[in-house]
Amino acid sequence: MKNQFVELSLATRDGQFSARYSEKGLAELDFPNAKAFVAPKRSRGGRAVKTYGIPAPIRAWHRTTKAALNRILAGRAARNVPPFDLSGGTEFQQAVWRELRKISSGKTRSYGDIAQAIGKPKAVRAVGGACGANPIPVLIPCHRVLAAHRKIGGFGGGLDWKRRLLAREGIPLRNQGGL
DNA sequence: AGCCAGTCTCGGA
DNA sequence: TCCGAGACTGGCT
Repeated sequence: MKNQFVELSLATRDGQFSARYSEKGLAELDFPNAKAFVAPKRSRGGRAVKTYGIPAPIRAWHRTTKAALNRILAGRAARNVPPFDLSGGTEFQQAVWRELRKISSGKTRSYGDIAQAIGKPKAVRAVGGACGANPIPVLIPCHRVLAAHRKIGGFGGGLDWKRRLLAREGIPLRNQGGL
């Protein structure tokens, strides 16, 4: 069965991320401390496999992923990204994720902007849901989506990560509570 | 600043 | 199939 995922770790200055690849490309990326490595998620019925005998294309994608991730963590734009396998998402979610990829480093959009861009101006709240379901955070820059008036909004990986990523890209935030 | 209704998607019962 | 819960917004108090 080709429904397997290759899971590889990614050491960065911010800890060990973990990436999962299908035969089509990078399918998921997890922040450090996600329990992924202890008990791999069986997403989409796929089966996590050990890192033995990894196909050459996946090794190449992984190198690309690593370089891209490290650049973004340093607040710079990624030069190249691996192919993404977003087939696990609904049409709506994929439309949102496609739109997120258009936000360049150092820029931000609001949930309302994204909703409008995909032709569903009133689906602002649903856009938030799709952002939260983003399987490849950082590379698909969900952290660059803010609520109206530059409020931080939320973040699946934890707000600290969102603030950190934004700060490194030089994006100012409006004060909110304990900041 | 806080509360509330409107709006749209998604996943579980 | 129905229903409740969201990483939202804009308006009102």
